[in-house]
Amino acid sequence: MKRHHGMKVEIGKSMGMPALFKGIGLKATAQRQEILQTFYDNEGPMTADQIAAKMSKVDMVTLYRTLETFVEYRLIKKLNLSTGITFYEISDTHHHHIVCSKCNLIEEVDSCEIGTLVPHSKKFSFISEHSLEFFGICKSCAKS
Amino acid sequence: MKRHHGMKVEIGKSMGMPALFKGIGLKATAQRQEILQTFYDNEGPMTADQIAAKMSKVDMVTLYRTLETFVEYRLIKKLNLSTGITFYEISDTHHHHIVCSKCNLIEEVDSCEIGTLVPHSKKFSFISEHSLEFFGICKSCAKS
DNA sequence: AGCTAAATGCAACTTACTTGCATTTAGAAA
DNA sequence: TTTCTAAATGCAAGTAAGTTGCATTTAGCT
Repeated sequence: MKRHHGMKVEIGKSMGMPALFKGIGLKATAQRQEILQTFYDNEGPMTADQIAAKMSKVDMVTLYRTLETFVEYRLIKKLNLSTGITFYEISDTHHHHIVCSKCNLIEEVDSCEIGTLVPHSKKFSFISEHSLEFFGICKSCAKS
Repeated sequence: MKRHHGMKVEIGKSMGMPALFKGIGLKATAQRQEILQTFYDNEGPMTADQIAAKMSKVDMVTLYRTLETFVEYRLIKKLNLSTGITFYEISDTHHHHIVCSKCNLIEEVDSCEIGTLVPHSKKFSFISEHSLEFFGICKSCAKS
Protein backbone atom coordinates (compact mmCIF):
# COMPACT_ATOMS: atom_id res chain seq x y z
CA MET A 1 0.00 0.00 0.00
CA LYS A 2 1.35 3.37 -1.00
CA ARG A 3 0.20 6.66 0.39
CA HIS A 4 0.76 9.68 -1.78
CA HIS A 5 -0.26 13.31 -2.16
CA GLY A 6 -3.98 13.88 -1.96
CA MET A 7 -4.46 10.57 -0.21
CA LYS A 8 -3.23 11.38 3.27
CA VAL A 9 -4.49 9.30 6.14
CA GLU A 10 -6.22 11.94 8.24
CA ILE A 11 -7.31 10.10 11.33
CA GLY A 12 -6.81 13.34 13.20
CA LYS A 13 -9.51 14.97 11.15
CA SER A 14 -11.81 12.01 10.61
CA MET A 15 -12.23 11.20 14.27
CA GLY A 16 -10.53 14.12 16.02
CA MET A 17 -7.15 13.68 17.54
CA PRO A 18 -8.23 14.62 21.08
CA ALA A 19 -10.89 11.88 20.86
CA LEU A 20 -8.30 9.42 19.62
CA PHE A 21 -6.02 10.16 22.58
CA LYS A 22 -8.89 10.14 25.02
CA GLY A 23 -10.00 6.78 23.67
CA ILE A 24 -6.71 5.25 24.73
CA GLY A 25 -6.48 7.20 27.99
CA LEU A 26 -3.76 9.69 27.04
CA LYS A 27 -3.82 13.45 27.45
CA ALA A 28 -4.15 15.26 24.13
CA THR A 29 -1.21 17.59 24.57
CA ALA A 30 -0.06 19.97 21.83
CA GLN A 31 3.22 18.04 21.55
CA ARG A 32 1.52 14.67 21.07
CA GLN A 33 -0.82 16.08 18.48
CA GLU A 34 1.97 17.64 16.49
CA ILE A 35 4.09 14.49 16.64
CA LEU A 36 1.22 12.31 15.47
CA GLN A 37 0.34 14.84 12.76
CA THR A 38 3.94 14.61 11.54
CA PHE A 39 3.38 10.90 10.94
CA TYR A 40 0.13 11.65 9.09
CA ASP A 41 1.85 14.25 6.92
CA ASN A 42 4.96 12.24 6.04
CA GLU A 43 4.97 8.75 4.64
CA GLY A 44 7.70 6.24 5.30
CA PRO A 45 9.99 5.53 8.24
CA MET A 46 11.69 8.44 10.03
CA THR A 47 14.34 8.74 12.73
CA ALA A 48 13.68 10.81 15.85
CA ASP A 49 15.90 13.55 14.40
CA GLN A 50 14.03 13.56 11.11
CA ILE A 51 10.72 13.86 12.95
CA ALA A 52 12.05 16.74 15.05
CA ALA A 53 13.28 18.51 11.90
CA LYS A 54 9.78 18.43 10.42
CA MET A 55 8.22 19.91 13.55
CA SER A 56 8.01 23.48 14.78
CA LYS A 57 10.11 22.83 17.90
CA VAL A 58 10.18 19.92 20.23
CA ASP A 59 12.27 18.84 23.17
CA MET A 60 14.06 15.62 22.25
CA VAL A 61 13.24 14.08 25.61
CA THR A 62 9.54 14.65 25.04
CA LEU A 63 9.88 13.31 21.52
CA TYR A 64 11.62 10.09 22.60
CA ARG A 65 9.14 9.61 25.43
CA THR A 66 6.18 10.24 23.15
CA LEU A 67 7.51 7.85 20.51
CA GLU A 68 7.82 5.13 23.15
CA THR A 69 4.25 5.84 24.28
CA PHE A 70 2.97 5.70 20.69
CA VAL A 71 4.75 2.38 20.13
CA GLU A 72 3.26 1.04 23.35
CA TYR A 73 -0.25 2.04 22.22
CA ARG A 74 0.42 0.67 18.72
CA LEU A 75 -0.01 4.02 16.97
CA ILE A 76 3.45 3.64 15.43
CA LYS A 77 6.05 0.91 14.96
CA LYS A 78 9.75 0.84 15.71
CA LEU A 79 12.14 -0.37 13.02
CA ASN A 80 15.72 -1.49 13.49
CA LEU A 81 17.36 -1.50 10.11
CA SER A 82 21.01 -1.93 9.20
CA THR A 83 22.29 1.36 10.51
CA GLY A 84 21.72 0.91 14.20
CA ILE A 85 19.53 4.02 14.39
CA THR A 86 15.89 3.49 15.21
CA PHE A 87 13.24 4.41 12.65
CA TYR A 88 9.57 4.95 13.40
CA GLU A 89 6.62 4.61 11.06
CA ILE A 90 2.88 4.74 11.37
CA SER A 91 1.16 1.41 12.13
CA ASP A 92 -1.03 0.90 9.11
CA THR A 93 -0.32 -1.95 6.78
CA HIS A 94 2.01 -4.81 7.56
CA HIS A 95 4.96 -4.64 5.20
CA HIS A 96 8.73 -4.89 4.94
CA HIS A 97 11.49 -2.65 3.62
CA ILE A 98 14.14 -2.36 1.01
CA VAL A 99 17.10 -0.25 2.11
CA CYS A 100 19.85 1.31 0.03
CA SER A 101 23.23 0.39 1.54
CA LYS A 102 24.69 3.63 0.26
CA CYS A 103 22.17 6.43 0.90
CA ASN A 104 19.85 4.61 3.33
CA LEU A 105 16.81 5.28 1.14
CA ILE A 106 13.99 3.13 2.48
CA GLU A 107 11.15 1.83 0.33
CA GLU A 108 8.21 -0.26 1.34
CA VAL A 109 7.71 -3.81 0.12
CA ASP A 110 3.98 -4.49 0.19
CA SER A 111 3.69 -8.23 -0.02
CA CYS A 112 4.37 -10.47 2.90
CA GLU A 113 4.60 -14.17 2.27
CA ILE A 114 6.50 -14.77 5.45
CA GLY A 115 3.67 -16.87 6.80
CA THR A 116 5.00 -19.68 4.65
CA LEU A 117 8.28 -19.56 6.59
CA VAL A 118 6.88 -19.59 10.08
CA PRO A 119 6.98 -23.32 11.04
CA HIS A 120 10.08 -22.23 12.93
CA SER A 121 7.67 -20.94 15.52
CA LYS A 122 7.82 -24.42 17.05
CA LYS A 123 11.14 -23.43 18.53
CA PHE A 124 9.50 -20.66 20.49
CA SER A 125 6.36 -20.53 22.52
CA PHE A 126 5.07 -17.99 20.06
CA ILE A 127 6.26 -15.66 17.37
CA SER A 128 4.84 -12.19 17.79
CA GLU A 129 6.87 -10.22 15.30
CA HIS A 130 9.11 -10.67 12.34
CA SER A 131 11.22 -8.37 10.27
CA LEU A 132 12.41 -8.82 6.73
CA GLU A 133 14.69 -6.24 5.19
CA PHE A 134 16.38 -6.19 1.83
CA PHE A 135 19.59 -4.26 1.32
CA GLY A 136 21.11 -3.19 -1.96
CA ILE A 137 21.97 -0.16 -4.04
CA CYS A 138 19.07 1.96 -5.22
CA LYS A 139 18.78 3.05 -8.84
CA SER A 140 19.87 6.61 -8.18
CA CYS A 141 22.96 5.54 -6.22
CA ALA A 142 23.83 3.02 -8.93
CA LYS A 143 23.95 5.85 -11.49
CA SER A 144 26.41 8.01 -9.54
CA MET B 1 23.64 -25.83 10.27
CA LYS B 2 24.47 -26.13 13.93
CA ARG B 3 27.94 -26.11 15.35
CA HIS B 4 28.41 -27.83 18.68
CA HIS B 5 31.11 -29.18 20.99
CA GLY B 6 33.64 -31.36 19.25
CA MET B 7 32.74 -29.89 15.90
CA LYS B 8 34.45 -26.51 16.07
CA VAL B 9 35.36 -24.79 12.84
CA GLU B 10 39.11 -24.60 13.16
CA ILE B 11 40.21 -22.62 10.15
CA GLY B 12 42.96 -21.19 12.31
CA LYS B 13 44.43 -24.65 12.71
CA SER B 14 43.56 -26.16 9.36
CA MET B 15 45.25 -23.48 7.27
CA GLY B 16 47.13 -21.41 9.84
CA MET B 17 45.81 -18.08 10.92
CA PRO B 18 48.89 -16.10 9.86
CA ALA B 19 48.48 -17.60 6.36
CA LEU B 20 44.81 -16.68 6.37
CA PHE B 21 45.59 -13.04 7.23
CA LYS B 22 48.48 -12.91 4.82
CA GLY B 23 46.22 -14.23 2.08
CA ILE B 24 43.98 -11.20 2.43
CA GLY B 25 46.82 -8.74 2.98
CA LEU B 26 46.42 -8.13 6.70
CA LYS B 27 49.08 -8.30 9.39
CA ALA B 28 48.63 -11.30 11.67
CA THR B 29 48.77 -9.44 14.97
CA ALA B 30 48.20 -11.15 18.29
CA GLN B 31 44.99 -9.15 18.77
CA ARG B 32 43.52 -10.13 15.41
CA GLN B 33 44.34 -13.78 16.00
CA GLU B 34 42.76 -13.81 19.43
CA ILE B 35 39.63 -12.01 18.18
CA LEU B 36 39.20 -14.42 15.29
CA GLN B 37 39.87 -17.39 17.59
CA THR B 38 37.09 -16.13 19.85
CA PHE B 39 34.70 -16.50 16.91
CA TYR B 40 35.99 -20.03 16.24
CA ASP B 41 35.56 -20.97 19.90
CA ASN B 42 32.09 -19.52 20.43
CA GLU B 43 29.11 -20.19 18.24
CA GLY B 44 26.32 -17.71 17.67
CA PRO B 45 26.14 -13.92 17.45
CA MET B 46 28.03 -11.84 20.04
CA THR B 47 28.18 -8.14 20.87
CA ALA B 48 31.52 -6.33 21.06
CA ASP B 49 31.29 -6.42 24.86
CA GLN B 50 30.58 -10.15 24.87
CA ILE B 51 33.59 -10.77 22.65
CA ALA B 52 35.81 -8.66 24.90
CA ALA B 53 34.60 -10.57 27.95
CA LYS B 54 35.70 -13.87 26.41
CA MET B 55 39.19 -12.54 25.62
CA SER B 56 42.26 -12.15 27.80
CA LYS B 57 42.33 -8.35 27.50
CA VAL B 58 41.65 -6.12 24.55
CA ASP B 59 41.37 -2.40 23.96
CA MET B 60 37.80 -1.65 22.85
CA VAL B 61 39.06 0.66 20.10
CA THR B 62 41.17 -2.14 18.65
CA LEU B 63 38.26 -4.52 18.97
CA TYR B 64 35.82 -2.21 17.16
CA ARG B 65 38.36 -1.47 14.44
CA THR B 66 39.21 -5.15 14.02
CA LEU B 67 35.53 -6.11 13.82
CA GLU B 68 35.02 -3.52 11.06
CA THR B 69 38.04 -4.92 9.21
CA PHE B 70 36.76 -8.49 9.57
CA VAL B 71 33.35 -7.44 8.23
CA GLU B 72 35.02 -5.68 5.32
CA TYR B 73 36.99 -8.83 4.47
CA ARG B 74 33.91 -11.02 4.96
CA LEU B 75 35.38 -13.03 7.83
CA ILE B 76 32.40 -12.08 9.98
CA LYS B 77 28.95 -10.53 9.53
CA LYS B 78 27.27 -7.67 11.32
CA LEU B 79 23.74 -8.16 12.62
CA ASN B 80 21.30 -5.46 13.65
CA LEU B 81 18.54 -7.11 15.60
CA SER B 82 15.72 -5.53 17.56
CA THR B 83 17.75 -4.17 20.43
CA GLY B 84 19.77 -1.58 18.56
CA ILE B 85 23.09 -3.11 19.65
CA THR B 86 25.24 -4.64 16.94
CA PHE B 87 25.96 -8.34 16.98
CA TYR B 88 28.76 -10.07 15.08
CA GLU B 89 28.94 -13.67 13.94
CA ILE B 90 31.26 -15.75 11.83
CA SER B 91 30.50 -15.81 8.08
CA ASP B 92 29.82 -19.44 7.45
CA THR B 93 26.36 -20.53 6.46
CA HIS B 94 23.67 -18.16 5.32
CA HIS B 95 20.86 -18.19 7.85
CA HIS B 96 18.45 -16.03 9.81
CA HIS B 97 17.60 -15.60 13.47
CA ILE B 98 14.87 -16.01 15.98
CA VAL B 99 15.12 -13.60 18.89
CA CYS B 100 13.42 -13.70 22.27
CA SER B 101 11.78 -10.32 22.97
CA LYS B 102 12.28 -10.84 26.68
CA CYS B 103 15.77 -12.27 27.27
CA ASN B 104 17.28 -11.58 23.81
CA LEU B 105 18.20 -15.22 23.32
CA ILE B 106 19.19 -15.65 19.68
CA GLU B 107 18.79 -18.91 17.79
CA GLU B 108 19.68 -19.70 14.23
CA VAL B 109 17.08 -20.52 11.60
CA ASP B 110 18.78 -22.68 8.99
CA SER B 111 16.44 -22.58 6.05
CA CYS B 112 16.24 -19.62 3.75
CA GLU B 113 13.48 -19.53 1.21
CA ILE B 114 13.77 -15.81 0.75
CA GLY B 115 14.83 -16.29 -2.84
CA THR B 116 11.17 -16.77 -3.63
CA LEU B 117 10.44 -13.25 -2.41
CA VAL B 118 13.11 -11.40 -4.33
CA PRO B 119 11.23 -10.17 -7.44
CA HIS B 120 11.20 -6.91 -5.46
CA SER B 121 14.78 -6.56 -6.61
CA LYS B 122 13.37 -4.83 -9.71
CA LYS B 123 12.94 -1.76 -7.58
CA PHE B 124 16.66 -1.60 -6.91
CA SER B 125 19.61 -2.04 -9.19
CA PHE B 126 20.56 -5.08 -7.17
CA ILE B 127 19.90 -6.68 -3.86
CA SER B 128 23.09 -7.66 -2.07
CA GLU B 129 21.80 -8.58 1.34
CA HIS B 130 18.65 -9.39 3.18
CA SER B 131 17.78 -9.97 6.77
CA LEU B 132 14.89 -11.87 8.22
CA GLU B 133 14.40 -11.98 11.95
CA PHE B 134 11.64 -13.52 14.01
CA PHE B 135 10.78 -12.16 17.44
CA GLY B 136 8.80 -13.89 20.11
CA ILE B 137 9.07 -15.37 23.58
CA CYS B 138 11.35 -18.37 23.99
CA LYS B 139 10.17 -21.47 25.84
CA SER B 140 12.18 -20.76 28.97
CA CYS B 141 10.86 -17.18 29.23
CA ALA B 142 7.32 -18.40 28.63
CA LYS B 143 7.59 -20.67 31.70
CA SER B 144 8.67 -17.93 34.10
C1' DA C 1 69.19 -5.91 12.10
C1' DG C 2 66.84 -1.85 10.16
C1' DC C 3 62.98 0.31 8.01
C1' DT C 4 58.32 1.64 7.24
C1' DA C 5 53.56 1.24 6.59
C1' DA C 6 50.18 -0.83 9.29
C1' DA C 7 48.23 -1.56 13.63
C1' DT C 8 47.59 -0.50 18.40
C1' DG C 9 46.10 2.06 22.53
C1' DC C 10 45.24 6.00 25.23
C1' DA C 11 42.30 10.16 25.69
C1' DA C 12 38.84 12.71 24.26
C1' DC C 13 34.72 13.12 21.44
C1' DT C 14 30.15 12.11 19.35
C1' DT C 15 25.65 10.31 18.75
C1' DA C 16 21.47 8.29 20.23
C1' DC C 17 19.05 7.81 23.91
C1' DT C 18 17.79 7.83 29.20
C1' DT C 19 17.08 9.42 34.02
C1' DG C 20 16.10 12.64 37.79
C1' DC C 21 13.60 16.22 39.18
C1' DA C 22 11.31 20.64 39.31
C1' DT C 23 7.66 23.03 36.59
C1' DT C 24 3.62 23.10 33.82
C1' DT C 25 -0.78 21.61 32.02
C1' DA C 26 -5.01 18.69 30.58
C1' DG C 27 -9.04 17.70 31.93
C1' DA C 28 -11.99 15.88 35.82
C1' DA C 29 -14.26 17.60 39.98
C1' DA C 30 -16.27 21.14 42.75
C1' DT D 1 -15.15 28.75 35.75
C1' DT D 2 -12.06 28.11 39.15
C1' DT D 3 -9.53 24.43 41.67
C1' DC D 4 -6.94 20.35 41.97
C1' DT D 5 -3.93 16.64 40.77
C1' DA D 6 -1.94 13.07 38.18
C1' DA D 7 0.14 13.16 33.93
C1' DA D 8 3.20 15.28 30.90
C1' DT D 9 6.87 18.38 29.79
C1' DG D 10 11.56 20.31 29.67
C1' DC D 11 15.96 21.36 31.42
C1' DA D 12 20.35 19.37 33.03
C1' DA D 13 23.07 15.77 33.56
C1' DG D 14 24.21 10.93 32.64
C1' DT D 15 25.01 6.60 29.96
C1' DA D 16 26.29 3.26 26.40
C1' DA D 17 28.04 2.19 22.02
C1' DG D 18 30.95 3.44 18.95
C1' DT D 19 34.46 6.93 16.61
C1' DT D 20 38.48 10.09 15.88
C1' DG D 21 43.11 12.09 16.59
C1' DC D 22 47.51 11.20 17.44
C1' DA D 23 51.68 9.36 19.47
C1' DT D 24 53.77 4.75 20.11
C1' DT D 25 54.61 0.06 18.79
C1' DT D 26 55.13 -3.86 15.76
C1' DA D 27 54.80 -7.20 11.63
C1' DG D 28 57.15 -8.55 8.25
C1' DC D 29 59.49 -6.91 4.19
C1' DT D 30 64.54 -5.86 2.69
